Amino acid sequence: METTRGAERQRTAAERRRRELLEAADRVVLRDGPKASMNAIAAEAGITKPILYRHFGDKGGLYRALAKRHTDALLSALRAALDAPSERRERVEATLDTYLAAIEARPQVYRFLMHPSDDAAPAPEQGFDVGRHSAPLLRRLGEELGKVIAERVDLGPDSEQMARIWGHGIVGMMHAAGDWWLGDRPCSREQLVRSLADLLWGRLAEAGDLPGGQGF
Amino acid sequence: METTRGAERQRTAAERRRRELLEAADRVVLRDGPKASMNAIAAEAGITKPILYRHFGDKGGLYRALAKRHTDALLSALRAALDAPSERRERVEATLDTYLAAIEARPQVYRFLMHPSDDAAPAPEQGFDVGRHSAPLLRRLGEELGKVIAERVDLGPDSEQMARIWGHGIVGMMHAAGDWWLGDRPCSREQLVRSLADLLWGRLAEAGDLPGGQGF
DNA sequence: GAAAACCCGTTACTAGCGGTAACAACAGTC
DNA sequence: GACTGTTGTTACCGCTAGTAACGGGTTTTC
Repeated sequence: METTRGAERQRTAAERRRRELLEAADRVVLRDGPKASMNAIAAEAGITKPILYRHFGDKGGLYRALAKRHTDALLSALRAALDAPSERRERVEATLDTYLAAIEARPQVYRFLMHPSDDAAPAPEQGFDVGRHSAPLLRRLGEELGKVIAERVDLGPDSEQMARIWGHGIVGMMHAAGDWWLGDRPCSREQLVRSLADLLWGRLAEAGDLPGGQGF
Repeated sequence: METTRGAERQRTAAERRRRELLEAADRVVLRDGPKASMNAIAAEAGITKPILYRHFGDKGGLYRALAKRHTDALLSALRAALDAPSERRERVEATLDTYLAAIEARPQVYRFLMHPSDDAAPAPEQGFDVGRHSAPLLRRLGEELGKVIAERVDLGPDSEQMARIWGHGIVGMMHAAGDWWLGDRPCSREQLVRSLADLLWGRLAEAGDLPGGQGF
């Protein structure tokens, strides 16, 4: 066989293999949570560790590849909810509900995405690296939402900056509330969605003080 | 010496030792971040591992004790800002600013508090444990803020539930925005505080659509 | 067809982690 | 003096992430 076709075939074969490995890793993470070991993943895929390392470099690489798949999927679902042709409040509620439904349906995946143990922190020399520890998913969602807000909402001067801040803030609100809700299940999903939307809808500003308290 | 006084002295000695160990651990965590090893901590304290384990049980125990100290300190600072005698909006801004100033001043500590690796997950038998992975600090702050809101703000029926939801949501907003800000430093602290307060103050509800977009 | 190049896969290893067992030395109590 | 409890040690276990070195099978090249 001449060069080009052979190389082509090999490349597609490698890609298929890579997909298979990712699916095996997915199964293990779904079963063992975020502390799935490379050994376990290799065993699930029916092979041994060095192959994993040849394909993904290190554990961080595998986890990043895995996270990207799920993040992309979630993000596209959220975009759909965000683009629905209805009123703003309805779209906000739909987006919140989509996110919460996703983490409710596959909590192990969600947990893995949010808590990728410690990876890709290759010794910060000596200067403070300081931040950059939050889950990539959160950052991506925040940036994405910030863009959407900047595109669609009129926030006056400094709109760009404020839109980004709001994007990250709203995503954080959604995430923290969802995480707490997922653990304690203190109420129905509908109620959670409505309460959060109410918060975003300015009910904190409108609410009156309770008697006896000093206000808030 | 009779029994009681001897036991007393030993107890206080043990407590002092414990404090010393925690301070050593603090230094190491401050230097090495959240992945400080038990060996390193023991070395910093001038002793060896088994002593640490006798005092704190396991790594999770040490980390929990360490986290409690910092969490208590941060929480009391936040409570002070939350109890200041001024208008609600001012108090909200002061609280946000207190939190952001704290994480800005000691990012390594903050990082440790928010990202305690994986601890205290003692094999959840077989049922989904599902949640409970978020940092204890976030949970505590959320609960605390929820209580304050429930005490002071009139939210109509279902007030209790909604106050807790808002507590966790607002804390999550603060955390995510703060984390992103700490990494990228896209604006001043004042601006961040004002923007987040604006978000809580209902500006999302009030803002008009931008021309060309389909609203948000 | 033979040889060189290239993967896929293995076994066997390192270094470091959290955690523990077993033992040594010192204190105060009876 | 014997007993008990605490403080400390060394030496180990099982695990992890990651790597070096080697074998066999295909494909390309001469």
